[in-house]
Amino acid sequence: MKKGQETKSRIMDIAEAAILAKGFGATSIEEIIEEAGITKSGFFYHFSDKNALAKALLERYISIEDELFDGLFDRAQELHDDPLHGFLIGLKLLSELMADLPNGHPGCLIATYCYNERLFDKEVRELSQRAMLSWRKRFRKAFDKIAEKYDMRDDVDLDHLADMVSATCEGGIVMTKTLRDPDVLPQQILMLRSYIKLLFTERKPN
Amino acid sequence: MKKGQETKSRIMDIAEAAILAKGFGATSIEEIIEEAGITKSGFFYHFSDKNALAKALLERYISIEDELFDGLFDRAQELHDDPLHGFLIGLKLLSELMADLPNGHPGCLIATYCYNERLFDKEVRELSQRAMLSWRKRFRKAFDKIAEKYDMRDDVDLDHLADMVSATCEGGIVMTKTLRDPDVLPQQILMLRSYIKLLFTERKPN
DNA sequence: CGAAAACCGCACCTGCGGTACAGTAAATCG
DNA sequence: CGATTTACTGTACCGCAGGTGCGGTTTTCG
Repeated sequence: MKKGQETKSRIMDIAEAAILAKGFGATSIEEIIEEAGITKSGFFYHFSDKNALAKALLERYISIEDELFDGLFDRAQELHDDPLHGFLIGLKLLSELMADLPNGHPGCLIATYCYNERLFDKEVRELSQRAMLSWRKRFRKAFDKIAEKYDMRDDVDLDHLADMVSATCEGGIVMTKTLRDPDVLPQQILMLRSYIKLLFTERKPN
Repeated sequence: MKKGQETKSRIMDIAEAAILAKGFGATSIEEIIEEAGITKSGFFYHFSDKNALAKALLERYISIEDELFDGLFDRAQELHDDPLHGFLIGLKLLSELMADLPNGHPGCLIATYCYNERLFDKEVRELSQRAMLSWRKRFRKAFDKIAEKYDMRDDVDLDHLADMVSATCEGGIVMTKTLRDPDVLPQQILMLRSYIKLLFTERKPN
């Protein structure tokens, strides 16, 4: 009852690394099973087809990412009472985390799937969509708290600002991968931080 | 000497649309030739293999994108003498252009290739890299001009700021495609615009 | 010990990328 | 106009990957 899950997650580890490194289409089942030391039958015992593997990977990826964001920004808020400064610390921590990845961020599974759309079924696409919307909601909540206390120098929609966090990460990852420069993603996160720092300003007494 | 080029570019049109819609791996040569009304032999007469098609598509994509940026920001600068306000107008125009795309931005070929890495050879990857670097250079030049005249509220690296333009577009495209919401990309471009507006401020006399 | 769970082995089918090569229609140029 | 490229068509074939089917075997756990 346990060895099965172990093998399954080993397959998923190998598959995720391969898919992020060279794309979904370029990752063959054969090379996965070879590295995992199992047979084709063994693979299809765990996953009905390649799409099922993709879905399992995405679900795991999203939950790990959620936990990461939760932990990071929760810890940041503990370091500073103020919602704005807490969030800024969170972004700093995020940037440092990304900078510590030895070969740069390996890639975002959601973006991988987004650029391989029709290889997947409706379920996988809706999963991606829901994850993006949940991130919007998450950061929107943080910005709502900040906006309660601070004035804004520019009248921007807080949903768009929340999306900017995801967009910055996604854009930074694409650039980091394309340029083969691990620094770009952390830099871009700090640029976002700079914007948020400038955008919110002490409330003026009226 | 002309009909050949015509067929070739028709193949490329069909291929580009298909690749952006469903990824490179999911786009078969067979469906391309079917839609183009030619045979497999005809396809391989124009392109030695799938990688050659990818390379040709990328080259065309980059040059079109370059022309687009050139035209757009040149025109914007004509509308306003000031480098900052000219650039802000350029971003506004870019946002409007993206908003006018009926089904949202179809996707960036460079990002597509970045998430399908090993499907392509070194040449294609270097082409992507050079394009990204040229965009950095392009926007860096614009920001240099702005920085000559304006103070900055936050001391950020102008290369990172230049990269932010590309990153915003890439991130916005990923989000627009994932959420199936054409508005996200133009919104994110306007967020970038808001940042640049806040970042640069009238030079104080010393 | 016995029954699931977790595989292995093998055969086989399909579709796709790609090759090879001979033949042909159409455009172009002297 | 005639000859030569250019731009294809048609056919046959190869190898690989995804995927199916199913019978057999080992491992694990209650």
